[in-house]
Formats: sequence, structure tokens, C-alpha cells
Amino acid sequence: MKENKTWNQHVVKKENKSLVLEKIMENSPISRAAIANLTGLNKGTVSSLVNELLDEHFITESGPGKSNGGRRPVILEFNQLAGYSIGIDLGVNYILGVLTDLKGNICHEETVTINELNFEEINKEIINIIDTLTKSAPPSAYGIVGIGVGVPGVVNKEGKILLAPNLDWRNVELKELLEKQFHVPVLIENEANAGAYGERKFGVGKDYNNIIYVSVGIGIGVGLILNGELYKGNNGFSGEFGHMTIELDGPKCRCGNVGCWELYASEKALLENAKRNGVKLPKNEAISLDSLIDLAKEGDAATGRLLEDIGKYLGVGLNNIINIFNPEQVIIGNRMAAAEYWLKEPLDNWIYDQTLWFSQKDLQIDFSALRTHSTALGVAAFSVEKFLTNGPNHAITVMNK
Amino acid sequence: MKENKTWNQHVVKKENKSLVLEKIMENSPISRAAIANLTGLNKGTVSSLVNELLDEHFITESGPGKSNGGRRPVILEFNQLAGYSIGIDLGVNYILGVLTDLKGNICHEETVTINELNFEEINKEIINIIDTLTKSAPPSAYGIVGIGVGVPGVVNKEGKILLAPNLDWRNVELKELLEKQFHVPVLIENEANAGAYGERKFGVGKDYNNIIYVSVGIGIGVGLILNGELYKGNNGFSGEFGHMTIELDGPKCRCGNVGCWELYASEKALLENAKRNGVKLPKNEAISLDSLIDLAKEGDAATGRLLEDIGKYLGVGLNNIINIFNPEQVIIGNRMAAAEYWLKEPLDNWIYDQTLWFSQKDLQIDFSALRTHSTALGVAAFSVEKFLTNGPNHAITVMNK
DNA sequence: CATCGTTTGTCTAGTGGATGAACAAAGTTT
DNA sequence: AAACTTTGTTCATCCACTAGACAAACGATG
Repeated sequence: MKENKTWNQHVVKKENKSLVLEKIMENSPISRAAIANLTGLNKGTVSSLVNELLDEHFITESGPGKSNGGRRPVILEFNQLAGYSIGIDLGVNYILGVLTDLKGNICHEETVTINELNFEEINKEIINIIDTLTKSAPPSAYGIVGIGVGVPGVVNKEGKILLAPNLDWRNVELKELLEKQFHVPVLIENEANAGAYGERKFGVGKDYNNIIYVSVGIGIGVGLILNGELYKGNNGFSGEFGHMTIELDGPKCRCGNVGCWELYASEKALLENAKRNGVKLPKNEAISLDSLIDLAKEGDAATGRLLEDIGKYLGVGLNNIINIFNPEQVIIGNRMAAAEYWLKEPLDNWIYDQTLWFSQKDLQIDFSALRTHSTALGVAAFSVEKFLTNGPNHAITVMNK
Repeated sequence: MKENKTWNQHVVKKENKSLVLEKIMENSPISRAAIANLTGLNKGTVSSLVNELLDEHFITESGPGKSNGGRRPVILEFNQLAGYSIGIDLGVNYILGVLTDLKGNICHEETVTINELNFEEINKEIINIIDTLTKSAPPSAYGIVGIGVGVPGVVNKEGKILLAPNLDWRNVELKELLEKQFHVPVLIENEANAGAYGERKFGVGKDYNNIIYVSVGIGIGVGLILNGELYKGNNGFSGEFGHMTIELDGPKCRCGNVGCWELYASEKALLENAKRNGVKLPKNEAISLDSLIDLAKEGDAATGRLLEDIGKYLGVGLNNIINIFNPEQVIIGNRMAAAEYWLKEPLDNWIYDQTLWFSQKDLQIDFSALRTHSTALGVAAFSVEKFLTNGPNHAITVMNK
């Protein structure tokens, strides 16, 4: 069965209403007249759509604005408090949960560090966090509009977690579990995809349409924004860049391949290199990303060089990606972004030396602005968008299909 | 300035008309009633749209069909002879030109081998070919609806050839030149992109929506079909996969990078390996792809092994691409596809051994069906599609913008 | 302060396209 | 021959957008 979008006036209205709401979100405070100008829609059309949006509590009137030589406009604002969204970032050794309003502002935040990778335990913790966040949400028109979860692994289009190697999970139906528990739409997404979306919406990626977001943690994941949209592969599990070969004669990887990027440029690689080099930490501290960064900060040159090596190898893989995608922007995110100071120069240098000239034109390389929050904010925003496009009057959407 | 698509009934009609035409193209012979069923549009709506399409000569009625228990349906067919399209494949040592009808059937074909890479000469040849093809087109309602040219290089979104290394061209405005000469819409596209489109439309890629087309000639180019659409990077020059690093300590490439894929798996690589190994051809024939394949066919094991090596290295690069994109299908095309017999096994083996299991699921690896014609057919089809969507009544499209 | 021009937002009549139902034409089945 | 089906057209109706009239609210000007 092919999807035939048959076009009729219902679709037109829904689409125009979305357009109006979008303009209000992007440009508020704004008047009806300004929206008409901006969209090209007729004043009357805008007026009627705006009134419907008011009835549905998606926007509010906030009194008269400044006159531009005539009658004073009525200012419209997006009602970001019409509902709340929950975003969960499921890391390998932590869970971060945020409650955001419809505009992505964080209202509450919960973090738990986890030791047991046991699914039962983690599931309990997740439910706990969601419970706490739900209770912390102020009363609103629509309540919790959705829950999003970012996981470090492969998720199919139906939201099933096929494989999360670092958690040792396979075929987990987290979505159904949470939906049964909380009775709101739940959405599961790969951690890197969510991070890419988060940075594009709220972080350094705001002004770009073709973004490569590289999530460098224990492993390496990549989220792709192509033509302004998140690209997922055939079955929803693209972005396994971590296992791209960058050295033909390299060591064997756990994945079966050889010379994988992840073996050279991830947090795991850094830790192993540090151990091999016999890095000594003060007070017998355990070797970790944070402790190594601290050591480098204190002036330990050898550790600095370890970090710089990571930067160079990041550049090697990035060079491939840039030549492939010719993106506008590359964002380095997740935990390793904290080492920006040591990574940036060797990374930039490698790319400057190796990348094709025409791919370097208009290429921006940035480090994450949201740091550890990109993923949680990203999945929360996913839920919001899903809610706003499908709408509370979901019946209509179904009817018109 | 952002593009605001404001939706009104004009758009609805245009979109529905396109939908109806599309269904006729895909499913002809077909009746009005069947279209209504297929699209979900009302019988009356279909009837009126079909009548307009008849007036515009895009379709024809071909008499009554077989009854299914009631009045006999009137059979509609796409009028593939309403106009003709010209596709030019500009290779490094040849020019291939085809004249196709609106359905992509080849009506005429012209090939010229070129020795001089001088732009003036090539330009003259191209104009000659187009002239010949134009004259060979039968009379029709719309005549030549467009000219497409596929070039082995980087083309920006405005159709300017920024760089064609193997032709030694830079910043060539071929599009304007041809448009002034022939007064029809001209469109310039990268050879690999066009090939990908050609294979998806007419070749082995018909049934897939996420395709990686690898054009292996003197260099390596790649065309990406993602979610059913051709993906081009930020400035329209993605797909420079040929310069993806697959060996960190590899030799230096002309592009400035090291260990580029192209140095291991292209036609050029094959020829150089053959020279280095001192391959001796009968009758002092010059070393070329064709002559090497002939030699291998005659049972020369050493030459066969050279070809198999190419297959393996193709696998190395493909492995990266597959892990990145998780495509449904990979197509090996262009001249090297002629060596399918020797390439297939080592290529398949490498991928079977190295690629992540979940990326191998539902992955199809094929060799081009159109062989040397993918690019020419692809660009010709581009022109047709542009013509059919913008329509002959281009004024309307402009009006509604 | 009165008048004029301007801006904002609402209202109404009109337009265009999709829809559903009625209907005629042309079949098949019983 | 009668009953039922399928096909394609016609027509009244619905619905969303548009244009333009209009009133309300405001600044500028004399």
C-alpha cells in the first residue's frame, strides 16, 4: 500500500494553521497583521486561524502593543505553558530526566547515577524519575504531552530498542512499557539523533540545515540533520559511524570489523591509552575522563598530548564525513566535548590540511552548547513537535488519512 | 527570506493533478474509476482532472477496456510521445547522448569518442550531438522539453560546474551556454547523482528507497537516494566519497588527503596496478579496462586476481558507507561494472565478514542494469520530471508562488 | 480639539475546488 | 427480459481562502 496524500481543504487548513502557529513560536510577540504579512495569508484567514488557536489555548493575547502610526496591534504569544514534555537521557552510567515547557525551557531536572546495568533496576529508576517529574509539573491545559527517551543504541522505527551494546540490551520494548504505565505518547530515539535535534533546535545548530552531530562518549554515535530534517536509515538505524574503518590494518573491534574509528577517538580509547601509558593520578584517583581533564588542566603535558591525539583522530573520521556530506556544520557533543580546549586545534588542523577545498567552504566546526543536556532536550522537543503537529484533536488527523 | 508555502486551493489542484498523472504513468492502462480508487479522490474530481490532462495532450484515451461486470471502462494511457528529452553523459574520453520519450525509452543515441579535453572542442561536440538528436525527434505537442548533462565533477545548485578534475575544468557555465543556444531548460548534474537517479527509475533500483549508487570509473563517485529522493549536500556537491580515507598511512592523493578510496578501488588504480605488475597483453595492445577484462576472460589468473583485489577494496569502502547509511541497496555502476564476474565474490565476502549484522539485514548488493547508460538516462529523466511538475503552463506556477 | 491618514482586526460576499448523490450509459448475470 | 454492476458525467453543496468594505483605535497636523 502506498501512501497517497490526497489534497483537500482540510489539509490546507491544517497546514496553514501549523504555519501560523510556527510563525508565532518563532517571532512572538507578534500581531495578527504581522503574521499575515509574514506568511502571505490573507488577514481574515489569519484572524480566524488565530482565534481557533486561542480557543485551544496554544497561544494567548497579551494586551495591546506599540502603535506604528495607527491602531495598536493585539500582541500574540505562544503559550508555552499549555503543556509539559518529559525527556530522558539514558546514559551508560547515569539517567538524566528533564521536564520542559512547550518551548524547551527546563522546569525541573533529575539525575541518577546507576551502577547496575540490570534492565529491571534501570526500568524502575526511569519510572521513578518520570513520576517525580510528572508530579513537579504545574497544572496546565494539556498536562504531560509526551515522554521521550534517548538511548545509546539502535532503535527501529517502531521504537523498539534492537541493540544497546554498552547496556547489553537486546530487543527491549521500553516504549510499550512506559505507555502502559503513564498513558501518554512515548517515543524512543537514538541518543545521537536526539542530540543532533537538540542542538539544532536549542544549541549551536540553530542557523544551519545540514548538520553532522558527533556524540563522543564511551562509543561514538552520529546524528544527521539533512535538509533540515533528521535522517534515519532504512530501518531507522543509521549513524553507526563509530564503526567506520579508518585504518585498514588496525586492530580488531568488538563489532567484527577492523580499525574502527571508535577505537581511536572515543572516551574508551582515551582511557585505554592512559592506562597503557601508565598515567599516574594524584591521590590514587581512578582514571576517568574527568580526572584526566583535571590533570591536563594542572599542566600535565603528557595527558594533554593524549587528549590532543583524540582530537586528531576525531579529525580523521570527520574528514571522511565532511567529504561525504559536505555539511554546513559539524558539532562535537556529549561528554568528550568537555575537552574542547585540547581537541579543537589538532582537529581543526587535520581538517584544514586534508579536507577538499570546496567542502571547507562555509564549513563551521563547533562544540556542543548544551553539553550533557542535548539528548534530553532533543527527545523532549520531539514529543512537543509530535504533539503540536498531530494536535490534541487527534481524531481529525485520523479522519483525514 | 524564508520560503513560506501558503496553502490554497490552487496548490491543492496542482498537487492532485500531479497525483493523477503519476498514477496513470505508473499503472497505465487504467480507467478513471480505478484512479479514483487508487488515489482516494472523488470520481468527479478525477474525471475533471483527467479531462484537463487530455486537453493538454499528456494522456490519451485508447478505447474501451474489458468489463468487470458492468459498463466497460475507458482506458487511459500516458502519452509518452507528447515530448522528448535529451540526456548527455559527458565522460572523460567519450560523450554519450540519448533522445528519450517522456517515459525514458531511448529513441536515438549518439556516441563520440574524444581525445582533446579542450573545452572549446568538447562544447562544439556537445552542440553537434544535441543538434543531431533534436533533428531526429518526431513532431510532438511539446517538442524537446529539456536537456540534461551529467558531468564527472562538482556542480552547484545553480548548475555551474565548479570543478571537473579529470577534464581539468573549473567554473564552467555550460548551462547558460546551452540555454542560449537551444532555448529550452538545461540542467547540469553530477554524473553519479544522475546515475543513481537513472538506476532508481529504470534499472535495478526500482523497488528501493534508500540506495547508494557507486560509480566506479577513472575516479569513484557516489550518488545517494535517501528516503526516495536524491540527496545533495549543502552546496550541491556531496558524494565525494572517492576521497574517503580508508588507510591512515596510505599514499598521498592528488586531492591532498592520504589513503583515499579512489587510490585502491578505481579504474585508475587497476591500470596502475597492472602496469606495476608488468601485465603483458597480446599483440602489444595498450593496457585498458577492456583489454584487462578480455585477458582475464581468456583465463589469465594474475589479471583475474588484480580485478578481485579491486573487488575487495570496493568492499572496504562500501562497508563504511553501509554502516553509515544502512541503505536498502548498493549498486555498483559505470565502466567497472563490466567486471562484475570478478568483483562480486570478494566484495560480497568482505561485506559479509565486516559489516554490522543489523546493517546486513535486508541489504541488497547489485550491479548496474543500465551499465553505461545510467547517467544519460538519469539526466534525461530529470528534465522530464522538471517539465511535468512545472508544467507547460509555467505561468500558473509562477503566479502561485 | 477636530480632521485626516494609517494601521489593525472583523465581517461579508464571492471564488474555486473537492465531495456526494443522482443519473444515464453500457455492461453482465440470472 | 429483468435485475444488478460498473463507469463516467452532472449538479447542488460544502468549505477554506480572498478581496474589499468597514469600524475601531491611534498618530500627526493645523
